[in-house]
Amino acid sequence: MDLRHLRYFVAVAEEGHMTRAAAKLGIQQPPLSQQIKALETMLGLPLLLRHPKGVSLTDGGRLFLAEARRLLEDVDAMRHRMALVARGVRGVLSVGFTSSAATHALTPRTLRACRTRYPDIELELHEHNAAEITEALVAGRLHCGFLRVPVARPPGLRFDTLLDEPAVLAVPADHALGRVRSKRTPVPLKALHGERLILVRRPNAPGLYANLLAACARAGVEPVIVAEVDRMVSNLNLVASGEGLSIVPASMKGTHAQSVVFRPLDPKLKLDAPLTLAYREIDAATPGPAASFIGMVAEVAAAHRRGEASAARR
Amino acid sequence: MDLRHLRYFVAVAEEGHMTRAAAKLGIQQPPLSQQIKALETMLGLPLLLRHPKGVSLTDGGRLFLAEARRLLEDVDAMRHRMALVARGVRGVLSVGFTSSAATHALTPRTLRACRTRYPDIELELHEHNAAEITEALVAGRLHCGFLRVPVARPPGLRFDTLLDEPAVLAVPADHALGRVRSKRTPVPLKALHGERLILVRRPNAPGLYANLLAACARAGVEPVIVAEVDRMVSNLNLVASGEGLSIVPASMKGTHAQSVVFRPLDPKLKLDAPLTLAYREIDAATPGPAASFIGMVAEVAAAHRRGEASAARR
DNA sequence: TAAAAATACTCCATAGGTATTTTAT
DNA sequence: ATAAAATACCTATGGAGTATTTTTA
Repeated sequence: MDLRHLRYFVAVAEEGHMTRAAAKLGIQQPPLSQQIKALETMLGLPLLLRHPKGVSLTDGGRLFLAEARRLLEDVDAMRHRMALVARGVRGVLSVGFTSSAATHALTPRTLRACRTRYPDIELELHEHNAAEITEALVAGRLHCGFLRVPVARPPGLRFDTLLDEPAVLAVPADHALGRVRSKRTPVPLKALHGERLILVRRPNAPGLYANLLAACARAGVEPVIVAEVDRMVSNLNLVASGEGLSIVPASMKGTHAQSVVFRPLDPKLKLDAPLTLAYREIDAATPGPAASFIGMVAEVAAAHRRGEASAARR
Repeated sequence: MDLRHLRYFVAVAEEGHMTRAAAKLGIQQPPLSQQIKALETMLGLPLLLRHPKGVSLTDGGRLFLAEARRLLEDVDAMRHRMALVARGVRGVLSVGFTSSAATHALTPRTLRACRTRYPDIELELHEHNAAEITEALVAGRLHCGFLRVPVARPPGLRFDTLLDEPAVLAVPADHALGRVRSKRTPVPLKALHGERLILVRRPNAPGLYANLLAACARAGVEPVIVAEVDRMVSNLNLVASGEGLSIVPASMKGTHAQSVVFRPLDPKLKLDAPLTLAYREIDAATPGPAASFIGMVAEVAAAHRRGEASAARR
């Protein structure tokens, strides 16, 4: 049985007339008669009563008509849904983000924009560290990931910088580096020598920490690593309790404002913690929900940068 | 798009391998590749990722697989339902019955048996007079009708006598014909001369009344028609109130037992009120719910007759 | 390099077209 | 007698087969 049989039968049932139905279908009457007969043979019951001027439905034909109509409507609805997928406005999208990327206002803003603009895209959100996100993108378990500094750049993945953001030093409020006249004054790298440092556990460590440690090694500065945590938000907790210093993206300044002081680092070190969108190159090139999302993120990030720039001018 | 495309795609998705899927489908690999490609072109999005040792699904392919599976299952379910219709165990059956046929125990017993034996046959019950049932059968609005004596026998219809049953005279309890020693003694036709008679309105009149009037005319007996009612149960009400006499099927003896006396008529008159099943010849010949029902009614009626015969022997 | 899929082409089954007959009123 | 469907037969589209090339890990 083919969909053709259903379409032909529905046409005949609606016209009550083989010849007219054939014309409506754009074929001749004999092949239509043959297809209907073949359908009746397949089903094992007559669908039509043949009269001298037209046909009418048998009881079985009436039942079959309802079934056939429903089925053809289902097929059309399915094709429509798949057309939405092809246009990239429907589908399931798995998005991962690190805890530090989640603290930046741009991340939730992007997800909100996606739900508004593409209500038929179902977002599946997962919080992971940067290494897991990268691995999941390669394995195809994620479509996109929000992270800070990439830990690795496997082939086939793209890492778009959405927003440049300086890394800042987080010091306990009662620490010497925190009790200064102007907290706007950059802290030189050598000030970290011998200081207790908290960072994110190595295998998952974002590039931000790798960059800092590399800069220290070059300058002969040797901080003491006193703790390794799993998530970037955790080390602020430790800084707040006076365990040691850490560096975090500037946008995390809001948290622990009473017990933690945030100070800029030497700009020459170029210790940035940009917000990054990671995705597969092929997904950006293939029309679909992922491509729609990637394009939209770029737009929202550009609008965000313009908003920050104009706020800075004021 | 054809069901073939769906079947092929599901096979490929399940095997994850074009060549193996082709073997499973009983075709070669190239035509399968072509059909899948045609499907992707129709839908406007890639469904498969081609790898060196097999294929995997794209996001769109995963969505389409779910849709395709559901649709193919729907088609199978529909074919199964239509097979039930073809076997005559599923469908909608419109059954008409006259009020007098409904009073006979065999009618409800038959309908109950149908619901038990064919739970997927949906019965639509309609009460009409005999003329309406006959007309509705011809017009195709009814499949079967239970009635007493046919009023007309249009070509194409069959009238099966399910049960022979004598007609009896119904007289008011205080009437001369009712106050006799033995109520088992037949009433001769000439006793009706000059009597007040109640019958069912002519255009709808069952043959029972036509036969009685014809017999009277032949014998020169002239009753007086004092009332014409629409339904046979109504004339018993009038007899009970003393308006006049009437004849009814013997199985109606139970009603109005206090105020109405039932007496047999002269058996030579052959005034019978058989229970009759009416249906289209073609329905009995075409496999389907109607044919199943007609066959079942014959069985139930035969069982009923055997039951009556053995009860009479006791 | 070796597998699997894609391509190029050929073939044939069958949907569809043409001509005619049958059917039912 | 007439309109419509069925039948018979032919045509041709396109699905399937065969041989080969391309792809990619």
